[in-house]
Amino acid sequence: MHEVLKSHGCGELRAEHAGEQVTLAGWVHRRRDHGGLIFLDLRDSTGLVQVVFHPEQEPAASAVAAEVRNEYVLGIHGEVTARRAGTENPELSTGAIEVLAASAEILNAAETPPFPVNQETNVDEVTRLRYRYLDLRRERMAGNLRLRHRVVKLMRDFMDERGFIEVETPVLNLATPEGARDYLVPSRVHPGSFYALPQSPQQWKQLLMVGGVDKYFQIARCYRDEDLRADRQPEFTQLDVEMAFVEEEDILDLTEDLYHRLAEEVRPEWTIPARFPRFTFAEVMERYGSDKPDLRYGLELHDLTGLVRTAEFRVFTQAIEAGGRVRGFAVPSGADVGRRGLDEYVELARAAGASGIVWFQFAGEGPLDGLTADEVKSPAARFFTPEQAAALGQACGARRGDLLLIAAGPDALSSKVLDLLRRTVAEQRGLADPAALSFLFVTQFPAFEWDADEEKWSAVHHLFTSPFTDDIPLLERDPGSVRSHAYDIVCNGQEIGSGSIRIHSREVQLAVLRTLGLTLDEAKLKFGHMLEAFSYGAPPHGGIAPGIDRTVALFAGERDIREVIAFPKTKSAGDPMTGAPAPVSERQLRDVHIRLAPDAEEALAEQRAGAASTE
RNA sequence: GGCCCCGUGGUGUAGAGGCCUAACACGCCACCCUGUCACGGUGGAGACCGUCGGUUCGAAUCCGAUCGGGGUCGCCA
Repeated sequence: MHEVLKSHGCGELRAEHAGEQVTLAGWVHRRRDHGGLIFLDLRDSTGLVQVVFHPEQEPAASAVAAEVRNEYVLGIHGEVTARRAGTENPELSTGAIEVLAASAEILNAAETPPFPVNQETNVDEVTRLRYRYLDLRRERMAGNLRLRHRVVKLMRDFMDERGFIEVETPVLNLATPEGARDYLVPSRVHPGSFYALPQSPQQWKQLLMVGGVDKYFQIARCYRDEDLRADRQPEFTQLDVEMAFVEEEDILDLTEDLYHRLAEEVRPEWTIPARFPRFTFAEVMERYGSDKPDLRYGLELHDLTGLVRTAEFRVFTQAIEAGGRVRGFAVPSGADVGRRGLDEYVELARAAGASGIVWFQFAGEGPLDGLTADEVKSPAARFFTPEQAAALGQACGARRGDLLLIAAGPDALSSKVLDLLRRTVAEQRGLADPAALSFLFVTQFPAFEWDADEEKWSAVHHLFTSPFTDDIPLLERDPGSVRSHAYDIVCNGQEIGSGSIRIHSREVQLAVLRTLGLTLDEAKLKFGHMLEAFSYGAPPHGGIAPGIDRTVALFAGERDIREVIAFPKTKSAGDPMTGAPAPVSERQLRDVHIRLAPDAEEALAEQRAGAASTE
């Protein structure tokens, strides 16, 4: 015999339901016992509703309510009534009504939860992860999961409307030599051989293009065995997109349309650029020192090399003689930063590898004209006349009352340092509007970068990325200056996704592989299937892969993608709830032809000893 | 892998060598309270301060190691 457990969602009830008999079920959010009269807030996925128990009218139900504790699972039956005048709760969507309980049944008792489920207090993240199922009941996570669902649904709908079809690709793959470290899966059937989990479905989607699926997408799980960050998990999800017969602009336009749609539907009250600005890699590096600049604030970088070339200041002149430049930016109203704050900036720069930074503070207010010596504060003040100092400030757009931060050295270093300072200053001063989505595209990434450790060229994006046609002759002579049709979508200082136009010619692909130091034989061994596929009529194609975790975090206003993932892992890639990863039995190892190395055995022995001593 | 930060009752914090046989709030337990909605009142239980070792007459407080967590750089085609 099956009774109906629910006729409505708790959060769905409104004044119009008054008079209806309803059956509700959910968790006890909070209980208020007035010594007879009991109020319960009952919670399910739809929200909260207040249930009232009158001991005189329904003694049996009231007895159940008296017994109940927070997080008990409770079913009730009763009548929806308008609240008596003056007791409505405008804070609650169901606050105009309440349910008079006629009967109640404890569907399941619950232990006192290890942290409050009914309030948004800060709880240690490990504890939250250990009891993630409880954390998911809380407002923040419940809301984030729903938002994530909406975003993913909108993505699917959007792609479908544009004629894309979703195709699944294998999770067990051939390991690839380039790129991130693979997660490996040993083969039982093929002793000594391994599958690799996909870092992305890159090769599959290109093969789909050759296969005539000219508009493909997939909500794809990707795996990379690298160190984690707030915006990096060992497994993450991408909206993987690829299309044939397109050029770079087509992909960028599509991506821009998608994000406009998402923002419109999910965060209509936030600001988003009507057109996403497009910068070349060289341009953003020059203006922001970063390939993923946060455009919600200014603090743009300026080249001061010409102004300081003749100064007596060795720190600058030596850097210039060594082929470097002097660059800096102005912090509006930064003259208020005290000695400690300035020292902190210098420390940051040192930690980033620079020998330091030079700062100038300008006293007063208004333009810098007629600056006097005692209005300039700087450790390098004696090397510059007030006029020279003012010129530096003006070059950065500074006024009196501002601070100037200047770094000297090779571009790579000064970019890194100034980017770090720019982000730090913006963070400290709250310059970024939390209700703004400052999207932009970065294009024309270099195709290759020199890997000093391996002493070889490596692909900046990946080795299927199409070089600029004009730059193909440079593949042999000067790989470092080859531009590629690779692009990123960036928002609020984060790389949201990247993509490229791919190589569809076997010859160009072979040339790129050569640049990367792969012989024809090696290339055939590792990418033979790709080269072969390209020889059967590969269409011109390209794609992009926006990160879904980062996208949802952005729309959720979360800075950590763990907050938008139901069951994320810790920084050490572990799961505090299940205990994964964990040792497996000898038998399981034997099945897959694996024997542990001495250091692994040692680590396990120590782990066991540690576990024993704490018991 | 480098550097930095954190680790005190169930939760969040206070405590910065003896005043701590550890304090506060929430939670929990009991009793009281019939219109609350972070209900209210009274009383109570609950941590030896992540772990190990050291300094000291004396350590939650200092030092070292270790474990766990986080941030950041490297790394992340």
